[in-house]
Amino acid sequence: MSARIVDSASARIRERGIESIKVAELMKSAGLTHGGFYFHFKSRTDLIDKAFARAMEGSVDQWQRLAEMAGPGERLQSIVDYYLAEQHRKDVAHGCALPALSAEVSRSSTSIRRRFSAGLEEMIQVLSEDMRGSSKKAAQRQAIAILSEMVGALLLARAVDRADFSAEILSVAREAVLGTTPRGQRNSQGTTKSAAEHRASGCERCSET
Amino acid sequence: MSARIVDSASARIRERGIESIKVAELMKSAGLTHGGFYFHFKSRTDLIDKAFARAMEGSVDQWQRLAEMAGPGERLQSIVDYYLAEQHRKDVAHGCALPALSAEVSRSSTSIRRRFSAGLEEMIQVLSEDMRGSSKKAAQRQAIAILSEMVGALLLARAVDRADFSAEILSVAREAVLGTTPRGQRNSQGTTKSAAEHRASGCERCSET
DNA sequence: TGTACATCAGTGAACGCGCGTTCACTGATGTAC
DNA sequence: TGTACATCAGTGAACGCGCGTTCACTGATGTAC
Repeated sequence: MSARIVDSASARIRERGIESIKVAELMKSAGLTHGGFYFHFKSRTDLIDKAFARAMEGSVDQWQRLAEMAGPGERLQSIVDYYLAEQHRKDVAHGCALPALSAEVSRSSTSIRRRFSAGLEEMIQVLSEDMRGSSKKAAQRQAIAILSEMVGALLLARAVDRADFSAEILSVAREAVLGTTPRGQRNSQGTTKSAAEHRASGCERCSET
Repeated sequence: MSARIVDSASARIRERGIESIKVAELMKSAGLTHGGFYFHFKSRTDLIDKAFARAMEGSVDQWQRLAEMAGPGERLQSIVDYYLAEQHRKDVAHGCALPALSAEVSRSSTSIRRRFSAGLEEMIQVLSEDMRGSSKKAAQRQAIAILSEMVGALLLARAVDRADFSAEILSVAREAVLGTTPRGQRNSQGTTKSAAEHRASGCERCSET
């Protein structure tokens, strides 16, 4: 039960921000009354720490799963396909913690910032294992550049108020990260485009909320 | 006086988030009592809209000033020197609204999202005028890629808990955006490095809060 | 197999505090005549 | 030049509500003997 509350809170903070956590509301959504909250957690801050940790864990795990599923040399492609997709843009609650929470992290407790940094370093590590750079350091730097591009693009794509603008930002970032890829001529799987991928590629005629 | 309150609020939301605005506290910091607030603004939300608008205006203006000060062909360099610097990383309150507020914008009112999008488009426009791309569209796409990289890098550099890690992220992003620039061999002005630039370039021996 | 007691996982009322908003009031400055 | 009145730019007390936290109490399940 305690794990269920943490899971629910970890989705909530990504979707609505760390300060959006309300004890009573959270307990109600778990089918409980608020009084019992303090049986599971020391305080609201204690829960927030755990929820944040879970959100970072989930993001790193997802990242590692994608890397492992793809063979070496295809990790970047696999991660980018997930990361810079309309699906991920829309599902903030279950998506990567980096674009959703970084700004708040920079004003949070040292325990949260420490956890954030550790998770970020793991992601860089996973990505850099796929880079053919002259040295390990060079590979890491390449990974940092790619990660920054992806985080920035997803962040902006989510904030913007028009779906075609969002799609264009994601499309540009995919191109920038994977190398020059003329739009509408290839896709990641070598298969036909799905409707979602079509929209994601920035077709101006298709505009939605 | 009303303008002073908006300025102060626009710095505050960048530094501590939109929801950090407290009517009484804000008025006190302007040397007034909270009762008079409603003489200047319809409501707290009204002030927030105006403070956000000011923050976006300020960011776009700064961007344009840097572009105009530099000659054509040197705009990118000029903007990057400002954007990806330790100074900008630290001074969130007077810095670009994009990394500070994008995550919150994505859950804000349509009026705020509209203003955000308009400002973002202006920035892309200014940057794209300096790109030598085959077409206007290509130049814009290049500008979007560069902006995403810069926003993502600054965001991560601020969230991380070690100064040397921050510096490395900024250094990597500068390199990625300006083309391959071996560290410690050149700087933007062709002059000797300042202490700030030295730190910014990621020297592991210099670590600070 | 039954009895007594402890622990677990809650319930729901109450408390206190922060904060947005309202409101009656005030002193200074402008305007009409 | 003086008088009356309106408007501006506030003050500070009070109200109401949301929300984190506390607390006395409860029923179910486990354990000792």
